[in-house]
Amino acid sequence: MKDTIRKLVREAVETAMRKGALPPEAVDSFAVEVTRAKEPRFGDYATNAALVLAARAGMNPREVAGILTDNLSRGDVIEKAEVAGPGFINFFLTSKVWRDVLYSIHHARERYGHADPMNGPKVLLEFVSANPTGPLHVGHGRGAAVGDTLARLLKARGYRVETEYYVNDAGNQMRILGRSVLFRFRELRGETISFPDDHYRGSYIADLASEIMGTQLAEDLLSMTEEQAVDAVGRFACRRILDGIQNDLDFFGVSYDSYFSERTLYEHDKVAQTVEELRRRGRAEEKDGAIWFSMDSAEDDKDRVLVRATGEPTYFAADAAYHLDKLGRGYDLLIDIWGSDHHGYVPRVRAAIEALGYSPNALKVILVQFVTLVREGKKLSMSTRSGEFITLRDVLDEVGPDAARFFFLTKRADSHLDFDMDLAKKQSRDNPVYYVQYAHARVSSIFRIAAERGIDADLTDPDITALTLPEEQRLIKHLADYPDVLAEAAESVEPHRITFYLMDLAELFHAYYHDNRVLLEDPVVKKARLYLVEAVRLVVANGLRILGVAAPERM
RNA sequence: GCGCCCGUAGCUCAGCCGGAUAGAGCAACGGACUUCUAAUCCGUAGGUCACAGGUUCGAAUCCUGUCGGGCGUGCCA
Repeated sequence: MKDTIRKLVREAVETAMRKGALPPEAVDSFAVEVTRAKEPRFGDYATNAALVLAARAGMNPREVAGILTDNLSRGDVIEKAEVAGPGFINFFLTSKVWRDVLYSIHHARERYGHADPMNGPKVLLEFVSANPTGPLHVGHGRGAAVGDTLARLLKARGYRVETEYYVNDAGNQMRILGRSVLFRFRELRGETISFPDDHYRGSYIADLASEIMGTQLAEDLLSMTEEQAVDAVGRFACRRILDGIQNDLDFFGVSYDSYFSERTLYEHDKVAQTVEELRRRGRAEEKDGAIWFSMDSAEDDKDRVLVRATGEPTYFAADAAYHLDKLGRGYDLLIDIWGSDHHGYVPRVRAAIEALGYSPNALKVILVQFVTLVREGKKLSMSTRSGEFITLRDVLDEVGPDAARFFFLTKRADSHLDFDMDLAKKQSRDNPVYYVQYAHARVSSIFRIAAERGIDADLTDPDITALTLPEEQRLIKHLADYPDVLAEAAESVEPHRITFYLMDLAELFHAYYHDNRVLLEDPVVKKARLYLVEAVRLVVANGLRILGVAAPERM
């Protein structure tokens, strides 16, 4: 809708310019901004175009606004355009526009608000990518909800999206994992071990160790060197933990197009090649026995080690190789979703990408802030040191995937999230998940009751002019916003906007439902109202589908 | 020390690519169920947008500084 109006404003600007009413240089590169009107008396939409243009044209804003409205082609879209305040132009749209909104929702259904399929940019969206050294925690869950939703949102808007999970199954931490399990295994066999502080202490480590007991692997370990044993146990543990992670993600409703193993980067010599490429481009050099990536001071504050003096590449080197590999696969854009504790890492990776000959803008990083679990009003401490923490699975088992997903998306990604366990389980207004789902269930219920009672619920040729109530108009106008919300959420990569939109829609619907009956005697009003509430149901279902949350027909 | 993010109602948060009178939910208080689900609705109250400057016709929004919170600043990942 905003696009339509934007176009009309732009045309008005061009027309006025051609007539000489506006100086041409004023409007060269000018983005028309259209917003939803805040209040009914300001119409339906507004633009600040005249205010912006006035400064450049050296004219009075209200005068510019007048010129624009004079040159505006109203067509069958705009009923009235008036200049208001300091120079806003307020647009009142025709009733035909609002009628068409309902028609197009019923026509497009689950594709309402979606863009023409698959002609947008090719995007690789990487998210979660938790190390396979332990179960997923709640923060990973938030990243998963944001990533998975974003994937569907971008697809809905025509981006060609693929999702990937980067598995850090190489290097030092795999050795630590292997040793952690191996030590527990030896303890089980009666040896006394002094367990190192920096090793993984969670109970799942001991579980893995006891799983090894009595297997072929247990026997094979006896004849291996220490290094071989650590490697073998590490691979076993990694496999098992990754299985667990995939299981949890599956339960959460999250799936990937691909998993990418860090180990394969080494097996195919990609890390060394990347370091070599950086050397060739003069961006890496040896110093103190190590190989350093030389940073432009504009990019980051210091040089970073790529290959340690021991000859072992750093995580950074592997990550540079990984991003090079991703870019080499022909994507227009890489989106990475990271925990915000990695934010210092962004300039580094971006600099590496640029040094390897790609635009630094080819990488967009979304930083997801931490989640604090709250129960009975108290924050639950997340002790990572002991390895005993509340896992994503624990939360999913307690509140269910729908509530968890929705809650993870009730805040902007970069803001701290307090996850209230009690609230997530509550079945009332306080709980936004139920509130939105209930709107869907209520509409479904109307049609169910109609069917049960033999009431005619046919929707052909509704007379929408029968929807005369102000709250009906408000509902329709909110439904009209949905495509703009999706477009803006996709463009700004902010999936939480959908959540907020749905809560607003549910609120409007519940109030309408409360005050007005749909299944009336009057066949014309009844049909029109059925047509309206079904449109509400379709949009709620549409939005929940993008969030990956169920839209139940009864609750 | 330096860098990044944050500071909006008692609480949890929207709004932040400058625009018209700063919004919502919860909690508090007061109301509404013979109706298609009360898992709902209606009303009241609640604010120096951390603070101080600056830019602008106009600042919660942009810039600078101060204070407070989080994170980062490894030849860790």
